[in-house]
Amino acid sequence: MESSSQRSAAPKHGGRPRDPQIDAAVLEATFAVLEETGYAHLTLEEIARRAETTKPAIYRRWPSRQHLVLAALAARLTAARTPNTGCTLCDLNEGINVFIATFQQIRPDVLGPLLADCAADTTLRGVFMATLFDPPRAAVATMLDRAAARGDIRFDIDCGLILDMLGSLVHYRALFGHAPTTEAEVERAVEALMGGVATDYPALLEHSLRMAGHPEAHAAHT
Amino acid sequence: MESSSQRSAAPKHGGRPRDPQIDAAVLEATFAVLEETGYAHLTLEEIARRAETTKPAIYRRWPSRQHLVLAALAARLTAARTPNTGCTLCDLNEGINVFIATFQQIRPDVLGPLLADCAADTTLRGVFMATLFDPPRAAVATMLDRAAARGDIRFDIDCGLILDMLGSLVHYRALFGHAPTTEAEVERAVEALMGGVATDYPALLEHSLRMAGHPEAHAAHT
Amino acid sequence: MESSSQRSAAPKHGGRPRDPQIDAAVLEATFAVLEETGYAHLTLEEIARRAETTKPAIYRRWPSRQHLVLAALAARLTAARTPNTGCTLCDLNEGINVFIATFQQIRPDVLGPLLADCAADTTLRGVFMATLFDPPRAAVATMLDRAAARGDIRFDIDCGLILDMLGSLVHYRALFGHAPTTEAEVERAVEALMGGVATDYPALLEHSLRMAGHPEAHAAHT
Amino acid sequence: MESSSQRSAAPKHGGRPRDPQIDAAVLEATFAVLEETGYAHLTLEEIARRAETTKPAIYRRWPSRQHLVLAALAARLTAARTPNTGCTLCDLNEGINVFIATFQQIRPDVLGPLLADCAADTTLRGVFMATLFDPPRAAVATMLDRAAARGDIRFDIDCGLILDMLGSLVHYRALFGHAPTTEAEVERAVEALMGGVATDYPALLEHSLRMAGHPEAHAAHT
DNA sequence: TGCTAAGCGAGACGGTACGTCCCGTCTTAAT
DNA sequence: ATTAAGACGGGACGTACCGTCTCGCTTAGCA
Repeated sequence: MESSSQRSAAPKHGGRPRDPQIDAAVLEATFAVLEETGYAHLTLEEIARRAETTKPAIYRRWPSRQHLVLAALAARLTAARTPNTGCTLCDLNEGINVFIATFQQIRPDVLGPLLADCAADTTLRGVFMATLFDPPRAAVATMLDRAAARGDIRFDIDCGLILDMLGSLVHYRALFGHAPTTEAEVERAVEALMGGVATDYPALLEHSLRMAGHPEAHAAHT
Repeated sequence: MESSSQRSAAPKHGGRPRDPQIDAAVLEATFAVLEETGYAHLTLEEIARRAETTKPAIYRRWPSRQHLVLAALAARLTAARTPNTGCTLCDLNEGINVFIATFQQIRPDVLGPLLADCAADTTLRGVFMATLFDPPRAAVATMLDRAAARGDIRFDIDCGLILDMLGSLVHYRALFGHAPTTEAEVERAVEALMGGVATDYPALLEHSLRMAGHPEAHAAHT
Repeated sequence: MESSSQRSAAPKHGGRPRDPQIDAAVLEATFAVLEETGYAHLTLEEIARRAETTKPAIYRRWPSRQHLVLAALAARLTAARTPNTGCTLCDLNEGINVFIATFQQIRPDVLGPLLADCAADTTLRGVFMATLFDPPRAAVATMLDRAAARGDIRFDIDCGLILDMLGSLVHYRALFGHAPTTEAEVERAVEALMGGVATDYPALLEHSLRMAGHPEAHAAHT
Repeated sequence: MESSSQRSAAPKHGGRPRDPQIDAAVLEATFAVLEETGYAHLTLEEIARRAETTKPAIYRRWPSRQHLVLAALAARLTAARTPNTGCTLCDLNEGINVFIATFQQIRPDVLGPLLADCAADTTLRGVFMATLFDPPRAAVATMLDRAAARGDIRFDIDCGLILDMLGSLVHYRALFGHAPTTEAEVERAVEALMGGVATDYPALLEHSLRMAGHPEAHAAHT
């Protein structure tokens, strides 16, 4: 939520206020170092050097390197949008592409170790989930729920599983970094899945093709 | 392939042979430390101490900590089997369960950083792929190819994408460690996917149910 | 001058103060290891182990093993006294015995390598000279100057050469470690030298013998 | 005596003969490395590299690095001469100059550590004494004995002490490396000492001055 | 308005683990 | 039998970086 910090306890009596320029400089430096040297060789001393500040100033703001990295990533991520055009296939395709775009902003060798560090730190894990994991996932979940409400998905299907199968594909590519998942592949993946779980896949497909002729409809979001 | 080392060039004049007990002791110690303290706090000095040897002896065998970890994991993994019962659904279900079992032998906070480190080291990536990634994936790929040859999968479907969608689900669970993927979930995932890509899914399902009455058939592998 | 360190420039902003217990513990451990295993097998790791600290803490205080050894020796050496009884021969004899005593506190196999290392490090050499070499030498030089001022030494004699001839004898024994130079030998060496350079050696000798009856006079120092 | 090795046990049965070129190449390489990098940073691997051979080949010939260094030094030292002109002062002056020349061929930072290592290795010490220490010292001792036999030195004087006082001066300069001891300084040192121990120093001096007019006499040696 | 104390930038600290150099020894193949 | 050659097991090195502590200055709110 907040741009910088985990601290919440209200200071009783004033004291010197925190310099907000340092927050910004540190986040920027962190992102720059991440881009250049990756997560493994990330050094707080280097970050402090670039941000022209000191390690304690950083530790005062974020409880660990992991939290700092997470904050630096979050500060750069574009907010996930939730397309809502009424066309299930269109929404899913675009939604997943946005999902993918989110994670393509992060170097693949950053996500892995960060994720691993979450296993040892419950707090960090919570922040990670709330910051990086849930938002794009929630967007897709919303779209699936809408599709189910519309009756486009069979009643006996567990939407959570579908969600995971789509989400996992994204993470898979982000983590293994094989190659950027193309829009065409996303389309085929959605097709394959929906072919198995839709109540009437041919109808969805036809609807989607009709929509393609009216691209202005794609601007609708929620 | 080999249990210990990267060396392959034929030495001209021999020299003192490597003590194989050290190879074994180091791999064992590495695995033990991984289990106890995880990847992040893995220390070569601790491994050397446990294996009752020294750091140079380790560096002589593996070019980096990552290679060592990979070797230690590989030494413990059970070989992937490729079920071949003629029943597409049965094979896929069992194949994916074996796939999952493979990665459940590895702590989730080990796979992530290891994977991330692969991004920066092409050689390591090659070893990782050849050791951990490809074998179980190849098993599933084989099963999909057989199904396609049998005509169970539509001709216009890219088996590679199906493979990735199944594989990604496994990795997703292994990496994020949400929860162990149950056999029932695997079954539903296969059902959802095959429902979209099979030429005649109901027939496959019926076949599979008939097979369930003859469990001895499941022993057939390739 | 200072017991521990080379730092002199006034720090702008302080920082955490150095733990003086570590200084003491390291010096003590260094001296102990020197006594037990000699200079050649002196190990910073062993010193750190004994002092219950770490190598970086040592390197922060002394720029090299040599400086550390020098500091450890200096911390144990008794200050050189400068006898001043008015009796040239008595003073010289006692002065040189003190000189010798200084270097007998140091293992012969420590001085040699330390000295040798000075050749490659100007700073170290300066510290060595100021710490071990000059003080006892200055004491003898003072005595020779007094003798010359009294007219006990011929005007055409270079006191520096006499000083070196006496000093060299001491170092010679200290370095080669033949045998401890006895007081009788010192006396004969002084006799031989002064016989050649004194204006009136027999008078000096007679004076010295008269003094021998009044040992309380020997307490006079400067 | 022998150019290469300490080994004495005669090989019972033939076997492959030792390559004498390696002996020479190693000694030469050792001397070169000594000159360039000093004793402290002397590395057997570097020597082996330069001599285009291997470490075991070196260890087969010399039992330790110290022995090797000693052999390398000995191979380069010029033999000490013993002047015998009948002129005590002349002989001493020249003898000591030769003494000095011997040690000026050795870097000051080589002698010290080598000497120190002798303390821990009796065999090495013996070789050191027999190779470097005794020969020039014996030359001066011979000259002093001749002088005593001639009656030039007082009967109550311990020639050993005089010898040590002259020798120590040389070592002192060689080890501390203040400055090269000049011939003039040697002359004054001899003058100071002999002034105290000669039976009739003025006569010796006069004799020496007369000899100076007949330089050809200086060619006489024993 | 002045005092006081919390919070700040800054820098050095004690300490862990690193990756490497070099040691002295052992094994193999050739002579 | 003994060599030349090369790799080995291992000890210690000097360094990078960690996370923490102490300092002196700054600033807000209470008196």
